[in-house]
Amino acid sequence: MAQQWLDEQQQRTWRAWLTVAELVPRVLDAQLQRDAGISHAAYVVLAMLSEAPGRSRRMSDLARRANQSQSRLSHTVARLEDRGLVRRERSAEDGRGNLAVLTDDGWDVVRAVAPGHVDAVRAALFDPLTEEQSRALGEALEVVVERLDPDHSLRVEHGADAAR
Amino acid sequence: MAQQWLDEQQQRTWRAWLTVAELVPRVLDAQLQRDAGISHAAYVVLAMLSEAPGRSRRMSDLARRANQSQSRLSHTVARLEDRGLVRRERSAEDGRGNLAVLTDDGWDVVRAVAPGHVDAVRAALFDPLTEEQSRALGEALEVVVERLDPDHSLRVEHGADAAR
DNA sequence: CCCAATTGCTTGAGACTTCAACATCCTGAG
DNA sequence: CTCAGGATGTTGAAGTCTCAAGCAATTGGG
Repeated sequence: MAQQWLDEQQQRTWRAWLTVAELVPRVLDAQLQRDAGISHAAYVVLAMLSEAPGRSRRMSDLARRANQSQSRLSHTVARLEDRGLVRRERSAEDGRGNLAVLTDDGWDVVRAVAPGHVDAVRAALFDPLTEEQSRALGEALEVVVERLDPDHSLRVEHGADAAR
Repeated sequence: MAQQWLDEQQQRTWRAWLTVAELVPRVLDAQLQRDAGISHAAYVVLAMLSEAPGRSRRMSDLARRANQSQSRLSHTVARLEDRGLVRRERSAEDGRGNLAVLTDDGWDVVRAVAPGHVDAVRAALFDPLTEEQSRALGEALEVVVERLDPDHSLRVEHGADAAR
């Protein structure tokens, strides 16, 4: 509860945060939509798969890494599956589990669009910053992540059902 | 287009950004939804109106300040109007213009929910940071804003139709 | 004065996200 | 072995955002 309001400096930071948090996704979505017809959330999923062993991951693992709820990921993957970029397989070890697998078409899309995406990220976020500012930004963000998600579990749903 | 990839430090910063950009809105939306049944985007609109002279602003002005496209703001205000928190008036000087006006009910909602919202913002973003980190974060974000939106006009639609 | 271009805003459709309910499979206590 | 409870995913509906199209008012060049 502490003090009631933000101080002057915090207010400026907060407004800048709101603006950047609104603008950056817009810029990236626009680039990805134009170049590959996919959303940023979908791109992150494809990118995570492209880095994974066997180009595949369990849905829950993928959801955690892509910062998406399981439900959202399920829909996202369903759309990617419709477009033939991803395929789903039931897990062998655990019959509940589902594996998302990047198809060859999906791989091609990632390869084709990644460089432009990286350029867009750099242009939007890193180019304006000095080395020192970039480092400081990273440090601050990592501290915040640590607070918001202490055990790096990002359990989005079913999470902490204490009060009820 | 310069180097192809992000360096090690930039990658970490970028991943932290993605996580924070996903988690912070989730936390704030949850708090506002619970306490007032409104989204964060809607809260920002109400807050902007509550600070405005006459508790009212032109739609386009409001859209700019709330970092929303005109279309999105139009939908947002329509929903707020349905709930009786905002009222719309045609502008006197410019017959095209529309004025969004905060109603008494809307004012009450802002008053009631603002303290808890500020607490949530502080808890999520500022509490984990030292004074110095907070200042550095603000500086970095402001530099990025300056790049993304040089003339502070945030013209979201009709924007820069050079390439076509 | 006149109308074509521009500005301000709204609308509807489609894409995406959230939320709650559900189905399925696994695990472990008895 | 059995079944209750937990874990993993999916689904459908409702809410929200984006995009393109459209309407109404204003402006400026002829």
